[in-house]
Amino acid sequence: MRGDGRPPTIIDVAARAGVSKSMVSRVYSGRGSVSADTRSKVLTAAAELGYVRNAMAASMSSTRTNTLGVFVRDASTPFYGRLLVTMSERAAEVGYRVVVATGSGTFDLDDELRALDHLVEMQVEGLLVCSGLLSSSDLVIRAARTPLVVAGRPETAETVTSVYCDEVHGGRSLADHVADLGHRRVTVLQPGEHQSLTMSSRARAMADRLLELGVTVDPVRDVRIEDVQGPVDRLLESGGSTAVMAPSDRDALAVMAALRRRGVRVPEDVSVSGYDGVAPLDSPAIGLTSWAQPLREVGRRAVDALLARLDGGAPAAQHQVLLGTLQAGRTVARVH
Amino acid sequence: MRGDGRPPTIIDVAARAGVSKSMVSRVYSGRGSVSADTRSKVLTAAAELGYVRNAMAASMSSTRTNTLGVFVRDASTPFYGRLLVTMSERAAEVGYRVVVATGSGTFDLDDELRALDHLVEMQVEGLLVCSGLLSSSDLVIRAARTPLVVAGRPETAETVTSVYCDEVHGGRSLADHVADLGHRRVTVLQPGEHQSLTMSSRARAMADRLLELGVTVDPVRDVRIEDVQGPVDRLLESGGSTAVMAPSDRDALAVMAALRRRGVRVPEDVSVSGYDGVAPLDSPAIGLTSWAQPLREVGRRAVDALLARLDGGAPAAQHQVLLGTLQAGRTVARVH
DNA sequence: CTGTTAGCGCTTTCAT
DNA sequence: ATGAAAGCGCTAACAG
Repeated sequence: MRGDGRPPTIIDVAARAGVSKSMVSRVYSGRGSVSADTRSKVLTAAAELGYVRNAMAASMSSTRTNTLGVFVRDASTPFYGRLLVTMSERAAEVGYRVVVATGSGTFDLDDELRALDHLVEMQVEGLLVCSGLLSSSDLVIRAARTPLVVAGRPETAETVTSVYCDEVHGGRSLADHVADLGHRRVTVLQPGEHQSLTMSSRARAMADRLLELGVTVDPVRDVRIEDVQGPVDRLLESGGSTAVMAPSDRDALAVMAALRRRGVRVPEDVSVSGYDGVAPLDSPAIGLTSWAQPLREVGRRAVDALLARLDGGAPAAQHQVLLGTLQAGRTVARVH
Repeated sequence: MRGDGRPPTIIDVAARAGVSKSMVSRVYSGRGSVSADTRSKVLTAAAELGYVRNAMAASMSSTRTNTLGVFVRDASTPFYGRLLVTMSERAAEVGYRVVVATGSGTFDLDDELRALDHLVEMQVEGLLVCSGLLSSSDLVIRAARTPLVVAGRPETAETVTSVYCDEVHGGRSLADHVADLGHRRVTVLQPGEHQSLTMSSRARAMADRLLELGVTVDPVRDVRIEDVQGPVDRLLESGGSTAVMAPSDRDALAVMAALRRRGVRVPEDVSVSGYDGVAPLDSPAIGLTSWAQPLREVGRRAVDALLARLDGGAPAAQHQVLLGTLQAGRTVARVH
């Protein structure tokens, strides 16, 4: 500490070590050459003073921050949480720091954009965006300034690199599974695009595939997870569907809860399927029939794609599409 | 952009708007007064140039970053994810930015300390730490330099402020519930302190309380969630316990999965209880008997406690203990 | 309300 | 291998 109580700077360390501040800088940045003697004098002085490097000042003058910005829509959900952690790990492996911005269910579009801009203001060298809400055009604008990779959701804009799971393949495959087990009339929960781009497209794929297979579809549009009891009640009254396909595991659980409240057994009376296959809802104790997304792979690849743009000049934007796998559980049963 | 391709600065904006760079600074920082005319000239020039404020430079000269650092052990788990999001929301409400560092199951102690130090180097004004792993003494050292609040786990050090749930109360209450339902012999999964401070103390509280009530306890120490099948098998062979108390909901699910693999029904044959009560495992569709921690309250209060230390000088370190509530589900049944 | 002048703490040439 | 000096982009007094 200096007399004034503010934290010590390299100047203080230099004075105490009896060297110039340049030497202190070299010791901490690892650039240039420093004699063993000087190095140890600096380190001792720093330790005695309790010196901590000021990362902002450092990156200000070097104009490099060595930092990646990650934005996830809602880190409290297993899906985004997993993505966030995988990305952090990968970034750490390759020597980058990460600053994270996360919203929550309560964040609206403007809030998300503001959070994204904060990240840019913090001089992150690249941006990893995970949100089913942000529109493509909003991203294109920011991608022009900062290298940006979208992860976990389909992205069509040419200039934006992305890594995501094939929602159509997943939705169709899961629909195949349900149809294979003999269901001839199925309720499909279909969120709107404004709620989630990924969920709406996978749900549409489910419905489309079922129709192709000659299965009758009872679509329920724009349901919010809190209001799932109503549609479920109606389903039971009309009494047609033998299965409900939900656009996520969380929604599937909500449906199961609503069914149980009405005394309906799963899967004996009605089958239910989910989507995501992420811990902890993938537990065999629950046995949810679902579609597992390879989130770890998505996270890793997204980081790697971003680094490729950073290090190796500017490779053209690319779109990596990954496939998931069927998680056949106990909640979708064969119809007799 | 300037000729050299680097992003524009306030100087470029000032030149284009025909004012001094101070005016640009004032417009963006909101300090000092600016005429409507100047403001609009600046804003137009900035927009034309695609100017983005450099937050690092700004906080360098103001020596205020307006940023809080949050460290969570593993954001991919609902527990820490929820805490992280609540804190972010609260910080945003009160006008602070947040930079997050998260590890994962693979982070060891050194990794966590390094991540924590990164946050300090980034000049966060305060630190919110959520980890059952970091030792008290490691935190005390850092708390001397940066205001620090520990959230979500008991903290005894006098100099560190903390907000957490009463693990002993929770563990005992849950044990009461199990005993009330007639269980006279119970298996308790007890992780070691090195695995998690919170889980080990709540599990010990469960066991202690059961013993007080004259219930026979079969303790299983230091189990890792991956190896839960062994203890479960042994329990079934000895055939004594009518219930298993797990130290977390996730562990409870693992136990249920292991039981199911052996063809044992829950709760008809064996009862199982968890701990945490956090979404999505709190779904009525699962019906897990658990102890719900008021995580949102913990997160909010932790932020507020930190702000109190920041704004209002240096109030003495305080420890806020919150109580949870019993989540009576269907996985613990009455014994006849 | 506006411009001028110093820095914030660190990294870099460029000398030595 | 080391030091001196010139900024990085912005804010903060201080004068007008």
